[in-house]
Amino acid sequence: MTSSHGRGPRTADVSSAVEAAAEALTALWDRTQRTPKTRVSPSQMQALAIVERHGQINLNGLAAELDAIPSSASRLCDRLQAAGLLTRAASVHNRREVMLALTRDGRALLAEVGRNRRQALALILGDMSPAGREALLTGLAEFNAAAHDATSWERRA
Amino acid sequence: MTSSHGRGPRTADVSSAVEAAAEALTALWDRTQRTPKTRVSPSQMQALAIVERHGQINLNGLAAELDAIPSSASRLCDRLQAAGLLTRAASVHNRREVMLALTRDGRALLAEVGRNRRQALALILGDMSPAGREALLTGLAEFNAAAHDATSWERRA
DNA sequence: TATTGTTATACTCTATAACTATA
DNA sequence: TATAGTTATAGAGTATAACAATA
Repeated sequence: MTSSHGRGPRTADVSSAVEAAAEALTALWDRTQRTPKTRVSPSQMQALAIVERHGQINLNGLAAELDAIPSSASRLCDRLQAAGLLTRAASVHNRREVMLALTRDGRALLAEVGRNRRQALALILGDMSPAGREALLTGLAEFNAAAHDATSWERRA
Repeated sequence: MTSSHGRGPRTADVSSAVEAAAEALTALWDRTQRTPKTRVSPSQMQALAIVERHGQINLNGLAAELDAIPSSASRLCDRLQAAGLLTRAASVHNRREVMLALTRDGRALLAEVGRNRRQALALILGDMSPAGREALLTGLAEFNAAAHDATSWERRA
């Protein structure tokens, strides 16, 4: 038992555990994102994921989500389009806007990466005890909520 | 209480929590790494961190740790050296080898980023309940151990 | 000859600035 | 004129291939 006389474990200990987890997760994400079939960069994968999440999104919207400027997003789309993973089409309502959509290959790629990621994660979680998984779920639920609050607080400032 | 009749929470639920945490951590890492003073890229920060961790390391060693090829590492070092964050010096024992070391500025930059990161993390952890922190520490300890095992298993394969 | 780095070249990512087309 | 994108240009990250220096 740690020193939990009312205030729980030392922040430094939890902090170290989170930093170690961050390192492991980064490695896992990188690894599972690198598919041998289609070679797409992390930026390209992120862009595809954003387009999938939004369904219909224009180029400026994508740039905002990427935290990049439109010209960078445009170049990314050039390559994704050339790779056959994404399409550009003028909006019917406003011919200035370019609506982005995934191709069948784009959707398949995202699905494959997601599958790899969940599999790799399941392998790790499967090596944990039921009590460990329970603790992880409980702890992460609170952590995610707190991280979300801290982030939205920063957005306001 | 979740459905823990002996086998703990559903893997999918834990998996989702881990994925959400990974997203939050990535955002936090990116944000705290971007210092307004010296503008260094994520790759450069990673290289500096590796050099600090190893104390004395040559260029091929750095490349291996970066999971990159020597020429890429050499180019990275060009820029870190130009920025005054790192020094190159021929090894006294083997004049082929180039030993890398951080400058005072390089060490200061790493320290600042680490400080920012721990502060941001402390803010989140401070918003959690003592029980939540306890659960997080317990869960992550097992998770990190399992992730470590899975990784070393892959290295063997 | 093998090892350690660097340089030449090329492609992606990103940004700034200038430009086109639409509203 | 304001907005949505694209293109020109440039610097950084990365890889392959060719090269130099040392062992």
